[in-house]
Amino acid sequence: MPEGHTTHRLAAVHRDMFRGRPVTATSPQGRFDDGAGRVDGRVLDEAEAHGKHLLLRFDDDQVLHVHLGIYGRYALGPPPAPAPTGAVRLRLTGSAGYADLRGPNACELLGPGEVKALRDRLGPDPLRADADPEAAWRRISRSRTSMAVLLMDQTVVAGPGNIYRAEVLFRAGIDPSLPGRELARDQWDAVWADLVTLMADGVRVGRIDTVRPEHTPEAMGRPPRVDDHGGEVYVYRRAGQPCLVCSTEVMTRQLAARNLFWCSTCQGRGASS
DNA sequence: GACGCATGTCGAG
DNA sequence: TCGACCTGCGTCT
Repeated sequence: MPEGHTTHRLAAVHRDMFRGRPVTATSPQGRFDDGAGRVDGRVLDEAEAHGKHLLLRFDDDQVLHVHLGIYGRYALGPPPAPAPTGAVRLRLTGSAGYADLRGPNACELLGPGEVKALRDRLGPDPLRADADPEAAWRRISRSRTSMAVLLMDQTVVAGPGNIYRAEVLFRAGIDPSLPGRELARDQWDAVWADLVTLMADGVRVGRIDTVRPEHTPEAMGRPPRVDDHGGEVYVYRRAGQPCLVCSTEVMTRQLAARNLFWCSTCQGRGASS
C-alpha cells in the first residue's frame, strides 16, 4: 500500500480518530515499549504527512514519526479493539477507534529539531499545499540521472513510489531513461500537475487508478481486467502484457534494485508532445 | 512448512 | 551496487 497517498490518508484518519483527546499507546510486540510508554495518555495535537512520512505531534511537543517502508501497514477499526494478533509494533486506542501498526521501517519519537531535519531533506510533496515544484525542477533540470530514478528520489519529490513513478512517466509519454537535464520545462509542469491530480485521487479513493476513461477495457472493447495490486494502471506490474494504448508488450527491468515498467512505443524518445 | 515477493530506505564496501 | 531491515500473503510442496 505505502506510497504518499496512503500516508496522507492515514494522517486524516488519525486526526479524525484521535485528535484532541488522550490516547492509549501500547506496543503488544514489545519492540516499542519505551516510546509507547512516553506517548501513552498524551493528547494528539496534529497529524500530518510529508511524502511517505507520517508525523503525529502530541501535546508535549514530542512527534511520533512513522514510515511504513515496504512492509509496513496499518489496521484501523472502531472500538472495541480486538486482542492484538501478529507483530503489532504500536497500538493507539482512543474513544473513536484503534490503529495497529505492523512492520514499519521507522516508528520513533522525535524532538522538534529532528523533525525539521527530516523535513529539510525531503523534496516537495504533490499532496501538500505548501509544495514548491520549482525546488524539484532545479534538481531535475541539472541532473544527468534518469527520470525513473529522479522520481523515486524523495529528496527530489516526496511521496511518489514505484507505481506513481511508472504511471506518471507513461501518461506523459516520457522514456524512463531520459536524463533529467533533457526533460523540457513543459514536460515537468505536466508531470507535476499529473502527480497532484493522481495522488489526490489516490487519497480520496484509497487506491491507485491511473487509466484514463478512454483507455479502460470497456472503452477499448476489451474484457474487464483487474490489476493484482488493486488498482487500474497502464504499465505497473504488467510486464509482457499488451499496452492498453498501443498493444506493444509492456517492458520491465531492474533499476536501482526496483522493478521498472514502461511501454517502449508510447514512451520512446520523442514520443511525448 | 518453505519459499518468494512487495507500492521503501539506509549504510557498508 | 548489494545486503539488511521486517511482516504478511500467496504459491508451492
